[in-house]
Amino acid sequence: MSDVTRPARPAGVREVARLAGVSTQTVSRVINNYPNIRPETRMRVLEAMRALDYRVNNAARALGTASTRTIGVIATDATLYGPTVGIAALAEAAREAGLWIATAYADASDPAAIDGAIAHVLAQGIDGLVLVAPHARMVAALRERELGVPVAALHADEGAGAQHEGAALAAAHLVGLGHRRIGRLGGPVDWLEEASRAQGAEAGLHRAGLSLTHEWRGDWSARSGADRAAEVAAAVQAGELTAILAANDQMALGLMAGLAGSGIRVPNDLAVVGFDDNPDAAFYAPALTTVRVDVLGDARRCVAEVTGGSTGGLSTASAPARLVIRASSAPLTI
Amino acid sequence: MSDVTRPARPAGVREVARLAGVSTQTVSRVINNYPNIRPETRMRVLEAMRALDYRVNNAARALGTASTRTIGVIATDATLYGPTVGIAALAEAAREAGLWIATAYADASDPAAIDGAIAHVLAQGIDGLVLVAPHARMVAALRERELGVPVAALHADEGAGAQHEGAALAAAHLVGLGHRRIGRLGGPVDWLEEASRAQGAEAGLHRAGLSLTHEWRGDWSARSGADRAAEVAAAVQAGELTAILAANDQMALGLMAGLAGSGIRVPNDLAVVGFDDNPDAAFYAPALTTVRVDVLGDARRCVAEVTGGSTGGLSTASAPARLVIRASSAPLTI
DNA sequence: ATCCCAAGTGTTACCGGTAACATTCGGGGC
DNA sequence: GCCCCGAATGTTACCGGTAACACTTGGGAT
Repeated sequence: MSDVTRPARPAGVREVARLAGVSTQTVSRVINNYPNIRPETRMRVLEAMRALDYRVNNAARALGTASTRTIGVIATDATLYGPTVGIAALAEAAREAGLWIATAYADASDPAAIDGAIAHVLAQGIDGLVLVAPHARMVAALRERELGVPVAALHADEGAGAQHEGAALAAAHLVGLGHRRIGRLGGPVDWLEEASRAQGAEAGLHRAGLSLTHEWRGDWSARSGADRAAEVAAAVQAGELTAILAANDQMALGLMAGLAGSGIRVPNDLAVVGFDDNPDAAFYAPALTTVRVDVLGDARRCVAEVTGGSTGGLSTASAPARLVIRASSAPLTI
Repeated sequence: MSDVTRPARPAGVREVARLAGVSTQTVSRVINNYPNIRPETRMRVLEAMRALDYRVNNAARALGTASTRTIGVIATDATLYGPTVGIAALAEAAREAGLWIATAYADASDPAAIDGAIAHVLAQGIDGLVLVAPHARMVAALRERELGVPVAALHADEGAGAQHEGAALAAAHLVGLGHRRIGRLGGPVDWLEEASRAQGAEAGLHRAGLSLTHEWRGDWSARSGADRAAEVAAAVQAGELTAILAANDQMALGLMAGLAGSGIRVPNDLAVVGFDDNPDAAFYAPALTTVRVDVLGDARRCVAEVTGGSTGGLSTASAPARLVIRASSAPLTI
């Protein structure tokens, strides 16, 4: 009667157990690679699993074990290059540690969306939570609320770490080229990455007895860089500025595009240094000098942090930030 | 003894029910917004939930209902612009439909990783599966394997649809500018998007009685575009080529960067059109003429497709592809 | 007054794994 | 031969929601 192409609920441990002639517990042991299973029994179970196209049901497993081997990732603004790379790096770092990530996207400016995203990942029964590209406020708010899981933030090495170091490196590079009037095109003030990069830049200049002559602010987008071009051009023409540190490559791109119309030549009239080493940066015109940081290293550290430091032997040391010198930065021409 | 800051397992429906003086079923009804609950009862339950910081456990819910209101997303190559935007659009489309996405990243060239990713999202108890930026092979393989859930692919509108239409639009634009010797810089042949864009370009030219004079192939990256620059320059210098359609903006960027060294001027000697309308494209030098497609619309259609078309009244009609004309394309100069 | 019905609420079993504990069995030491 | 032990496997209850069904109640229709 009703057996017309039965929808056939997927097979569970019980079906597998029956087919293999063992108990469900034994099936469970095979699934989880427990010792003390006779090889022959293991084989029979594996065969039954294959025959029934068995797949574990994570929901059931999570219910029993209270662990999902998954870490939640909350990302704000998934269309920017930085966050995107961060998510990919976290996914890779998690994979290395035998974990998965559950990502929720939320507009950083919408508290309700953020709450929803957090509720969502928490409802998954995650073992830890990592924030990508977060606002300083957000991290604080989350750390304070007792969520019951460890919380970490990617690139949140305030005052030190790879981002800070990289920005200092970029500043030192410009100083080494003879520049003394150096400005900065920063990202949104409330982003942790911006804080690290800003502090790093200041620190790098400070070591040479300098400080920033100008500071502009963008929103990470190329457009926001272009929007500052007129002001930057004016400063250059006034002889007040010979080099600029952009907080990311895309703003540097926009800035250079905006400058092209105003007769300012990069790098002759203005040296430009970006940040991120976006894969496109080598093909900007001129090719952009920029800073590459070890995002994967940072991601590994975050994963280790939220999983209680059990890195399984994996090193969580980040490679040092590296300056990638291209055509957009040149020695000061008198 | 052992009550030193008890770890305190999170509260469940039972605790909430006890505190509110109702049954667990009533709590469940409140959680799921069922009708026929006295407002006062609802309030009591909500208050208890708040007091206990209650959070639903999706694992338990999924176990009972066999539905997670989550769709799985398998993404290959999460660092490219196209896939990234696709994932973000799917997340948004899912959100609109009251769903979430579970994303798994896998290297497209590693079958084991793909299998793992699929197993992972299936283990989550997803209601549907969407592939982003997939190879044609992969979609076929997945459709054929009976996974028990509907499968869709973003941008898989082979032979028609927005991608096809957009590419045709770009071709028509070049033809309209007087170009007759038009080449193409394509993406990897086995990508569905490449197929759509390639077919669209051919179709657009065909309508004018033309066909491609050259076809180069890249891997979507700017570098791969730059790597073809020498050959493209030779074709231009030989008078065999006056315009080129790039399969994405980043390859167009690389191509233009590579051409800069060989004395070919864009758009005077060669008109270049990209695809995607990457937010950076307006700031390339020269600003890139490109095609914008409604990725969100496509994402909505995928979500509707895998959830049985129940769009909840949301239209799944995509906005038509749009040509964005900038400085990289100019009329043919005799 | 009686019946009926819908609104509002409670009871019970179950989803599919797994932890904890129980059990069987074969062999080595005495 | 007896005891003990570890290897291999089975039994049972439970994780936290929810579907299915049962049950009260109060008021309107008759």
